[in-house]
This record gives sequence, C-alpha cells and structure tokens, in this order.
Amino acid sequence: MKNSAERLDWALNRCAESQLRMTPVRGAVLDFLSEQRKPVSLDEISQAPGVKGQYDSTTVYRTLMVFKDAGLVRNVGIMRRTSHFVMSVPGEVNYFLVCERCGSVVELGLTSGMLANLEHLALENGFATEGQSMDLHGICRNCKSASARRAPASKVMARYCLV
Amino acid sequence: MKNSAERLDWALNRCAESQLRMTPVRGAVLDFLSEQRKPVSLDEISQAPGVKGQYDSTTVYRTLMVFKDAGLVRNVGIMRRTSHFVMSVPGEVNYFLVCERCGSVVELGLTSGMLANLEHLALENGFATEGQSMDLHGICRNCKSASARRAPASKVMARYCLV
DNA sequence: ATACTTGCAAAAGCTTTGCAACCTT
DNA sequence: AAGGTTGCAAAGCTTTTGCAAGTAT
Repeated sequence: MKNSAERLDWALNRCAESQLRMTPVRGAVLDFLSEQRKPVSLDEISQAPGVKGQYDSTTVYRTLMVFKDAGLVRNVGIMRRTSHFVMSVPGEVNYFLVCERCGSVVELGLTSGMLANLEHLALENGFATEGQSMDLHGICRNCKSASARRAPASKVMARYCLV
Repeated sequence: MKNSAERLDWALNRCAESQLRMTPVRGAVLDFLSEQRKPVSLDEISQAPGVKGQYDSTTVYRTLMVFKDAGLVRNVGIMRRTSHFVMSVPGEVNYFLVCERCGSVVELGLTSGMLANLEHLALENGFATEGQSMDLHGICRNCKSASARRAPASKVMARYCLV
C-alpha cells in the first residue's frame, strides 16, 4: 500500500482529471481519507480534525458522493446503518473482515494466490474485478465470547440483540 | 445445499430448541425463507405469498430479529439501505457476489480449498469462522458497460449516481 | 394463568433533495 | 461572468420502540 502522501497525490490528480473543482472541503476530506487505511464512516469524516466545525456535514456527504462518482472513493457497505468510505487507490486491495455484532474491522491479508482465485471466480460470474472491495462478515473473538455468556432465548426477547 | 424441506425442518427444530413459540407469522416466514437460496430483503419477505396481507410488517421485522438472535437467520448487509436475510443452515456457506450499483446478487461458488484458506485467514485475525457469510462487492457486467457510457464528471453532478 | 407475541402508531437515525447565496475557473 | 459548490432546512425511508390486546403453552 502506498503511503499517505502518495495516495493524496493520486487523489488530487484524479480530481483534476475529472475536472472537479478543488475546494477547501474537498481538500480536507481528501487529506483525511488519504491517511485512513480502513473504511471510515461519514460521521467520522465529518468529525475529523480538519473538517469538524469547518464544514457542513451535508456538504461532506455530497463531497463523498462526488468522489464516489469520480471513482476516488468507494462506498463500502460495512455496517448496515451507516456508509463507510475508503480511498480507492489503484493497486491497493481493500479486503476486510468485519464483525457482524460490534462492527470492528480488520484488514484481511490475502495471499496473491487467493486474490487471483477470487478475481477469477468473480470474473467467471460476470463481475468486474478492478477496484472491488470485499468484506467477510463474521463474529469477532470478543463478541463470540460475549455470546457464549448470552442469556437464554426467552430472555433475549427483551432486547433482541445482546452484544 | 439441503433442499427446502430439510432446511425448514432444521429451522423448526432450532426454534423448538430455542424455546421460541411457533406462531403463524413465524411459520410463514420460515416457509418462505427455507425456499430462498439468496438473501431476501425485509420487504420481499413481507410481500411473500403466505405473508402479504396476513401479517403486519413490523411483526415480520420482529420475527426476523428473533430468528437472528436465535441463530436461524443471518442479517446480511448486501445493500446499503435495506437488510437482507438468509437462513443460516449449518454446512451451507453463503458467499455472494453483489453489485455495488444495481444490487444484483450471485452466489459465489468457492472451491473447498479457497474456503479453507479464507476460514484459516479469518481465524488468524481473531474471527469465528462458523456461520459466516461473505459478500464480495464489485460492479457487474451490466453496470460496467453502463458506466462506460457514462456522462463526463461535470454532468454527473446532476444526479450523483448514474446507473 | 403466565409470559410471550402481534398490530398500529409513532419515534429515530441516516440519507437525499431544494434552493438561494457563494466561490472556483 | 458562468457554472459548479456550499449551507441550512426539510423531506424520505428503513429501522426501532411503546403499549395495550391477543395467543401459545
């Protein structure tokens, strides 16, 4: 994976190519995203140091949509309720393991062999392979042990979801 | 993968084990789910033949939550906006390829070797491997060719998302 | 009879859109 | 100057919750 500066550089170039005007918000969002290695939520971006208090969250949202359409970021469906975004730098693969219960995210280190296999499989099924992201949903160790201590089904009704 | 009857049978047993009362809605939802091979949305379930018009959608929702907590179904985050559910039958692996644009879903036929590799990798990262589901997000062939005809960025602004 | 379930209505929470004012090119 | 951008406010939607009435055990 490239370093932050390289990623930012790429993004800036990409913006220019797409003829997107460079504005303060966009710059700030790109700055923040270039430093992130995992998908971040819209809210996290709005709360980021250079963004919080400076710009309206609706604007941040629209900024992300523009970036998404220009192919700069990918909107990853990691959690059910909230959108997460990752910078979509060529050559970087974003494969994550996400916990279905607590939402924790871990980067998945796929071997190049597995990667090739997956891409081949995807292609076979009529999917484009470039710029894709994958998330493997499971239950992380913490939540796993928490559920072992889970109350019986009759009690579970009370909250529907014990984490 | 087991046939529908076997899946239903398993689900019914699982319900009994979890001491969930068997009611008409629950039966209807289980009937429907046992026949589905891909994740279905809450809405699709509510619109299913034996369910539509018979039961309140809030009830269907709560039914699914109960099933989820009892481990009968898995709430798959396939689309950003809507929840999808799959019956979580032991021994069945639910790995899907989903299009980021149109939401189409294709079952991913992983070889047992790849499956083992993935599970091993997940385990290494502190994730439980049983009952997991995976979705590989990409762009399907249709959407891919659609985007090739996409308007330039300046025009894209008008809609934010051309499919 | 007891405790879990259901329906209907309403609250929440995040995502999207409208529009007039503002700022890059 | 022209057309893309931003803020603020409001609309949209799916998901959640409250409660009293209904029902499986």
